[in-house]
This record gives sequence, structure tokens and C-alpha cells, in this order.
Amino acid sequence: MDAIDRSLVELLRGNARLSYAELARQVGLSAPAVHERVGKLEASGVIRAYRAEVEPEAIGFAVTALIGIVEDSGGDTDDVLEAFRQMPEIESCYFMAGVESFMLKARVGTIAELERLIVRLNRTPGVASTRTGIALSTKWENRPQPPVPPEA
Amino acid sequence: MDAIDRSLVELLRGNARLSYAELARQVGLSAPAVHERVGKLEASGVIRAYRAEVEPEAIGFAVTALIGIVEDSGGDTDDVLEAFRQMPEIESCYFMAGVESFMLKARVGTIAELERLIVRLNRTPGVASTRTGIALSTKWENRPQPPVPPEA
DNA sequence: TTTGAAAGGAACTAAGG
DNA sequence: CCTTAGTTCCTTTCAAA
Repeated sequence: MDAIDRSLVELLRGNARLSYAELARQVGLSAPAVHERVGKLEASGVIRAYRAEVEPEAIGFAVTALIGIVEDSGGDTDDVLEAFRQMPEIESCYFMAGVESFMLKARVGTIAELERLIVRLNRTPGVASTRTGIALSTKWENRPQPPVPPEA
Repeated sequence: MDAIDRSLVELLRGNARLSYAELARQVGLSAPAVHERVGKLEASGVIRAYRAEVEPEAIGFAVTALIGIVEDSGGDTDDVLEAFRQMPEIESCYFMAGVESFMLKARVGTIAELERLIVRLNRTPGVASTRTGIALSTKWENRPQPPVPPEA
């Protein structure tokens, strides 16, 4: 994980569809060298995935919600987590310090679906309570850091 | 935005680096047709970006925080937003219903940096108060919906 | 909008410094 | 860990339906 690796990561955070040839030009290496480095970044888990970022409304997710979860004192955190994993509406899941053990980001099509999701969450064993905030708009999401210029 | 477009979007949400040829195989069209469709999805804003999803710790972001922002009654929301936009630590920004106008997701290297970010946020004109929760771990993030099988 | 053809590039592998 | 070289495959454009 040297400076070139970091540049590659930031370049791919900015545009995951850059070709190896283009990445190679930007960092000043040959394409096979970049291919090798990116392969190692993927294999070591530094790069987890490449995803298209989509306007949620365009694919029928008009409603974005952030949901804080308080756990039962008796519950098993792993079971709660597994239950969340089964709910595809939950796009992101953070384990938090504080009273609320989890913070979830969920996307659904309608307020009615959000209601059903919240009911399901409150019924999940190990969940004591939920607190939901509704996002009126997403200003930006998963913005990369500005890439450090590779050399000089 | 027909069923094929939706399949293309979900396929690219799952793996943004799929080749046009591979996408074409999966949806049963020719590569040029897919090229054309994806180009239109990009141009129309349905696909906003292609991003590598990176293990934050690997690129020096050991600390993830979720920060709620209460605005001054007198402040201009656009100015506040613009100030947030200038802070690269703020990876995501949602405009919320409720007392807190914004919910921010920030990533920084250290708790000390988080402290500095919070001070900066509290000093930003238009910001009345902040409320910060610290994520101990990211269980998952930006998970795609399971893709609908293209045909049958 | 789609397909097929065709040129130009890129990916991937292998061999060598 | 890098480069050069070569083969295969993909991207991209265009004409035509």
C-alpha cells in the first residue's frame, strides 16, 4: 500500500470504470503493472466492490430513511445483525457507539413500505426500539477524497 | 427505463466493472445495444457515477461518524450546504425532515481529526448545533438490491 | 433501437530484467 | 516489482434494417 496504490484507489473511487491503460497513464506505470496492483488490492480486501451509483428515484426508491436501533439488553447482537442482513431495503449498516447500537440507511419505494419496514424492525428479536429520520434529498453520497497527484 | 434497463442498472450496481460484452450476454442483447443503453442511462442521470468501494481503514480512515446538524433560524441552507461541500471529509450529505436539517457521514483518520471537523462544523455560519455518533464498524454499505433475473 | 462488420484498443498472460 | 511483447477479446463507430 504505497503512494501509487493510494492513487489507484482514489482514481477508482472517482471512476470505477477507468481502464487499466488509463490508470497506467495516470500513475506512470505500464498497464500490466497496474493490473497486478489492482488485483492485489482486490484480493487483500482494500477494494471491496465496484458499484454504479444510481439515482434512487430512478429505480423506484423514492424514500430514504436513517434508522437508529436500540437493542434489548438480553439480545444477541449477531442475531440482530443477521436479521438486518436479510432485509434488502437496508443498504448500509453501521455498528455504533452510544445508546443506539446500529444506524441503518434504508431505501424503499413508498412511505407505506417504510412503515412496514419499521414494524418489521421493531418486531425483530433483540430490537428494543427504533428511531427513524426521513431524508428529503440526497445531496451527495460516497464522494471520494480528491486524489493526491501521483508524482509532481 | 424498461426491464432491460433495470437489469443493466442492477448488474452495474453489483459490479460496475462488467464489460459491455458481459452485460450484453446477461441481458440478451448485442454489445453495441448495451453500450447505447448504458450511455443513455449515464446521460439522463440515472447512473451518477461508478465507484470503487474501499475498506476505509485501508486508506487511513479509521473513524466514521454520523453527524446531525441543526440550522440557525436565520441561516441560508444553500450556504451551509456549500460549506459542507468544501469539507472533503464529508462523504455523504442528506437533507432531512425534522429538527436536524442535515445528516452527514464523515470519514477521518483519527479522533483528533474528528474533533477538528466538529469544531469547524459548529463554527460554520448557519449551523446552530451538531450531534455526533461514532461508528465502531461498518457492517456493509451501499449494498445493491438483488438483481431481478433478466428473462426466464 | 437494434444488429453485424471492422478497426482500433485494451486485457491478460508469459517471459525476462 | 517492473517492462515488453503477443494473443485474444472488447469497445466503439457506422451502415443498414
